[in-house]
Amino acid sequence: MTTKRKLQNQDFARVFEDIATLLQARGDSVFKTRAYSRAADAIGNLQFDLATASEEELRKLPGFGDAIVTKVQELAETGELQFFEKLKAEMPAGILEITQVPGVGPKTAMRAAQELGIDSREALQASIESGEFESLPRISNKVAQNILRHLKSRISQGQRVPIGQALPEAERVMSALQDAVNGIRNLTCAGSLRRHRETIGDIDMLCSADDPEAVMEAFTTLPMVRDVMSKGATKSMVVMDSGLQFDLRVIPDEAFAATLLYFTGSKEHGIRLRDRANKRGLSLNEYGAKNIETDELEEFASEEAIYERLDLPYIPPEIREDTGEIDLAEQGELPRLITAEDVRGDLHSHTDWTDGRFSMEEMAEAAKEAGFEYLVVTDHSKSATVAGGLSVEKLAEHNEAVRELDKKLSGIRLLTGTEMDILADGSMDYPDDALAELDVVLGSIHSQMDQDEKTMTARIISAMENENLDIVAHLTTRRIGRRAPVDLDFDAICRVAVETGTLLEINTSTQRLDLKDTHIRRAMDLGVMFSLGTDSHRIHQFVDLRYGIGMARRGWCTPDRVVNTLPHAAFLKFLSTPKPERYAFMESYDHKS
DNA sequence: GCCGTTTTCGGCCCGACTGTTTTCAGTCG
Repeated sequence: MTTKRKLQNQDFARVFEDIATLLQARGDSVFKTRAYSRAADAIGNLQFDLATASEEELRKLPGFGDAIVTKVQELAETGELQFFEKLKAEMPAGILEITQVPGVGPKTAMRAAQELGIDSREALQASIESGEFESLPRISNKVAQNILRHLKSRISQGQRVPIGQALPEAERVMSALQDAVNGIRNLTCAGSLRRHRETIGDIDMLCSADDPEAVMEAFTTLPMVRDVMSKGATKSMVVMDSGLQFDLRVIPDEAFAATLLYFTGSKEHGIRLRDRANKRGLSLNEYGAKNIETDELEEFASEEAIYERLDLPYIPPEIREDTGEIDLAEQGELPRLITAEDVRGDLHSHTDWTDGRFSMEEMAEAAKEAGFEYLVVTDHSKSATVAGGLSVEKLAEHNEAVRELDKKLSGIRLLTGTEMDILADGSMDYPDDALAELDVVLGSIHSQMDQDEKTMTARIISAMENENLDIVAHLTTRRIGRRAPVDLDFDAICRVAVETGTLLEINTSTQRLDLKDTHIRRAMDLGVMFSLGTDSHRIHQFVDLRYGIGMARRGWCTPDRVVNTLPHAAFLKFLSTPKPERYAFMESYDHKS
């Protein structure tokens, strides 16, 4: 028997976004459509499940009034929304499908459907190819061909790629652009990439230059460019051979800070800032702040200066999501977010003893090279048969090998460990006496991932209650875009983590990023402490720490809550502290020294 | 549809680009 799957937040967001599209197509008030659209955006940043939220929690959300709250409740309870179903039934079919094509908005889609009966991407393509599409008002051959190009290259809006793919790609493009043209300054990424979101829609790049047109020419003719969508004097859009869309703007030096702030977003954060500017008699735009009375433009040398003008301290890009950062900044209570420099050791790594690809020595050298002072070698446990998990005997040999190598190496210290399977019933994959031998025990879910929420939660809690289990690794087991997270009661697990002195891992592997930002933020509120682990299987993966740092910062994580910000000696002290007293140890530790 | 040191009605963030148009609609970020 299959049970109805609980709606995820993104399911709610999709429904509200679709409602906004349909209302817009129908010609409803732009303010009404914007209200639905804003609700959809807000849902993306929530730290709790909408499906199980109380009415009180819903009411507190900005932009959630009577209409939206009752719709959320109906969706959560029945899995359907009558209002939405009725709306879809009234409107021509295919509107939602063809508005996914870039250049086709709700208005165009509506006319195409009503006047030409276009109800799918295929019908749209056929209509353009036959020339019929150009009979619509305001649609010339040029417009039609532009849409056709997007259709053929199968580019869709809203298709996002993991940051682990987008960031290296952006760095390659920036490097190629630097090489291709002289006199380029301040080349940088803005948008969701700068905010370190886990997935990226398109990549916004900004720069200054003496000769903007030369930069535009160089950008649109880079070898990796597949398609030029638009090319202007100071702004161009292209699609790279990877399928990723890149926008580049050239900006005068004096407007750079304002533009960077503007295009870093988020949209919601920007709206709040402009609202704040208005109350100070200023109109904030991408060039600076215009005095509303005199029309005089005030320019800024840095983002810091703009925030200061709005009586705020600097707000880091990762938390510019309008989830309370502006109010807290106003009170001068923004936390000092963790940075990569704070992290001293890596607590999760694999070698060719199990499913890693490199020897213990190669991994240790690579970790040292990446700047770590210590490394825990955590190969798999015996039940992880596909990964070549170690038997109890092999584990003892593994420990010996780690200790031997630790004596031999300089510049990095090694610690023994395991990434041990938490078995289906919550029991350990090694006997307690074997676990007690190890410096660090990670516990992971690698099997039976389809257990229901109650069973899975009990399984993890049972494991956390074992005094030898130090850290729960990649709690939800999700793989971005490939495997959904397991069902679990996150709050309950956080509470037991605090009670038992168990750490939750922030796994920085680009395929996982688990915990994710909203989990971290919630866990921070509940008092949880963390470890950061790269889960490196190869020597080049230690640098993936930066993705986990991005997630941690997005979750408002501070260095005093992450155990591997401790220097080696203090970390050993932490490990020798009885598990129930470890949170207290972290709280009393002087993190400034 | 939401919201309130403009508070229960009347507003609602800001601008660029594109292409089609003689002043603007649509799309996008």
